[in-house]
Amino acid sequence: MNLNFINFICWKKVTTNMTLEAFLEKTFHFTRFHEGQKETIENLLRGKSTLSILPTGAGKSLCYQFPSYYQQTGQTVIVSPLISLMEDQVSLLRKNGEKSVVAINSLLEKRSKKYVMSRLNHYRFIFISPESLSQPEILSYFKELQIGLFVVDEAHCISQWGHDFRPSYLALKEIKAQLSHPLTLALTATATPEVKEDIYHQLFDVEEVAEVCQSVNRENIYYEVVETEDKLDYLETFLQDKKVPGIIYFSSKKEADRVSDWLNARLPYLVQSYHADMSNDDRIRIQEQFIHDDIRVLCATSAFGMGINKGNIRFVVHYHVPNSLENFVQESGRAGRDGKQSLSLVLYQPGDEQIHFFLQEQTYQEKQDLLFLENKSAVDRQTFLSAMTDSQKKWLNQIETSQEGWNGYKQTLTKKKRQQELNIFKMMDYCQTSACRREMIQHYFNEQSIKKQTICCDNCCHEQPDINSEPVEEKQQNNQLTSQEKLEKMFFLGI
DNA sequence: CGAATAATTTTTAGAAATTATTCGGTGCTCTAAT
Repeated sequence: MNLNFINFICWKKVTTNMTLEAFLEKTFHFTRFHEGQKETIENLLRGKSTLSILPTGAGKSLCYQFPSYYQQTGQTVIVSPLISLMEDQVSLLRKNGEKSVVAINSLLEKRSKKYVMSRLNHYRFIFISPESLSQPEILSYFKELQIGLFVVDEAHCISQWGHDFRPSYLALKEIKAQLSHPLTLALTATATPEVKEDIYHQLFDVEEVAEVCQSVNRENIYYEVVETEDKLDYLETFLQDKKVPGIIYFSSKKEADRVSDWLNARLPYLVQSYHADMSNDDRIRIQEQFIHDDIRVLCATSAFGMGINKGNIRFVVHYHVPNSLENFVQESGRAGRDGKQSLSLVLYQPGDEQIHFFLQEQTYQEKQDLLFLENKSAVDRQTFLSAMTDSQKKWLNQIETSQEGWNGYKQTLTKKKRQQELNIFKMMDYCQTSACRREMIQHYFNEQSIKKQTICCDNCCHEQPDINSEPVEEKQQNNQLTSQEKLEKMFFLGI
């Protein structure tokens, strides 16, 4: 018996007469929309694919949840870059009473996966990674669905990761075509003109697109750059009197560990490092303790941050410069989500940017080396497989399954290299400029700077704002610990 | 490319100075051996 047939849900267009606001109140219990939400939703309801650039914390998930309930035209597929993000969204939706939600990823056991796939048309919201969705077998199930909305969350990943780190992001174009070009929503917090171009090219090739764009300006963040010989010393002084949570970003895992240990031995509160070498369990635990103010300061690499929902992060320090202004804005923007005065500090030493040139050159070489296989037959390529790096295998696979093939690969190869170099130079400009840093960020994102702020950046006013006014509740046991007690405490927390 | 560490030499019997070496970011998924 075909169970699929019996359980098939008919996604018939049901439009309510209610105003959007009334529906928002009734279904989501919010009294008003955040900026950008309504516009995005209106576009989607009109059947127009949309790129929405909304600042973090502006409620991006409402943008795809709302249309699903308001106008039931089909299922919603959400492409998400991280398993942890998917799981967060799923549990949030379940908490709000939505039962037909699922995340398809490697956490799903083989048997449950089989079950889920067999009744895929039951789910209102389906979360999936680009890697899973690229698999022909999985995609074939999605072809049978009635997709009302295709969402790409954190869409800047297309531009940032698609070309080297996670080539599956480049497959989304083909995937959309195979799903008969569903209505699409791309969501991100930051997008430079170049990133937008990438998103348009990889996601919106054939359709008309609306754009909803909110300012990148974060009025409550003070921007500062300090050039110092002794970063550790400066950092210690800076942190000494801070009674508020913060993140320190590093461009190497070892450094993050080293400085974390060093600070822990000197500061009267818990500091912890966070990077990709840690087990998943540790990462989840540390994240939770940070969110609950058990750990006050995190020493992290770029692995930390995406999807983090903590309002009271008061400062973000960059111990090393990031590799682009865009990443800098993403990372520093994690400060002050609650709207209260916060601070971004970059500790810059000329030469710090070299690691990024190095890493960039390394991946470029690896990509360049792959061109050797361009004119080889498929059989010949197999013989070289063992000599290839994992990345190269992925790139080759992407080339072979994409319409654009080698030509597309070659075209973007040098273009991307040039772009990334410019990104690093732009970041150096930010560090070295004597003009307003806030204005520079806005211009970089193609925005007009609106008005001068009283609390702006170190080039506009020299007074560091007070970010200490709302100290986190002193946890008795964390206050003034000896290093021995600290070790015990950390052991207790399972770090 | 450059910072941190390891290894060697220099200087004088443990330690300082010089030179050589190593390492460097982001995540998904699947598979095979315990």
